[in-house]
Amino acid sequence: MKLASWNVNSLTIRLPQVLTWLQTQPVDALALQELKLTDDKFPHQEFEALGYHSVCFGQKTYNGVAIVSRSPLRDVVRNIAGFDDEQARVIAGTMDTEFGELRLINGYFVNGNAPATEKFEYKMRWLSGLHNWVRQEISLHPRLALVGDFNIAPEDRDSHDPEGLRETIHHTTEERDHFKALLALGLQDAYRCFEQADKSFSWWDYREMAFRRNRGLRIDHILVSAALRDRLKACTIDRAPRKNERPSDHAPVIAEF
DNA sequence: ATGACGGTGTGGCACCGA
Repeated sequence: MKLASWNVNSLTIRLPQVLTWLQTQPVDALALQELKLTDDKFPHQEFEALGYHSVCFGQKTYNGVAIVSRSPLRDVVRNIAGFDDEQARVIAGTMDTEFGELRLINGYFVNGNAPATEKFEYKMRWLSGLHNWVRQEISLHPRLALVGDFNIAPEDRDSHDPEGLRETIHHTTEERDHFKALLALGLQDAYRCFEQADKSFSWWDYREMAFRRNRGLRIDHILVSAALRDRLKACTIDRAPRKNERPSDHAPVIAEF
């Protein structure tokens, strides 16, 4: 069973790439972020033609998340329960797998702009709200995965320039403490459950040939509960779509169980 | 370096992302 997460930076622009990718990487579930479209524009039929169900939580221009899956999702929740949010950033659902029910939470975490800004404060509140809700979700669903664009580089090795970018956005102690707090709920960073190459990243700036120079960040993550960790066989980042013409700035992360 | 690139919505640019 394969599960993937991909920030596509506009599904309108990226749909052909996503469909092509699904045919070469036929994952069982794909969590998408930054759709930048409203629910009425979501291409359910195109995914259905490839044998996928889909649930969407979109909004105009910014944000927007969806889950595309081989088996239909039930108990779908949009946004964080108990946290009032104007922005469409979370969609969760339960799916059947060969090893039983899996609760999948897909998030497009707040960017936060820069420390000591209003957006950063929103990011901190959002992360606290997520933490409180995920704690409840884990108690209800032993097999749980929290995936998405976290907009946090958890450790120095997850950044191309940890010294130069110290305490800047994605690298602050506050953000990393929030990430650790999520792990403390009983989740593990699937990517770090395996030996990985140095300078493994999931996002590269469009500017200054950052991808070619591998100046990136690892900010897209798949966190798994203990029961799922027992089933986890591999976790990889697929850099191939970042080499496409007009790519997303993010690459998909894939976990195999 | 108030930069760069790319998407959206709008409108001849501004805003946002990371």
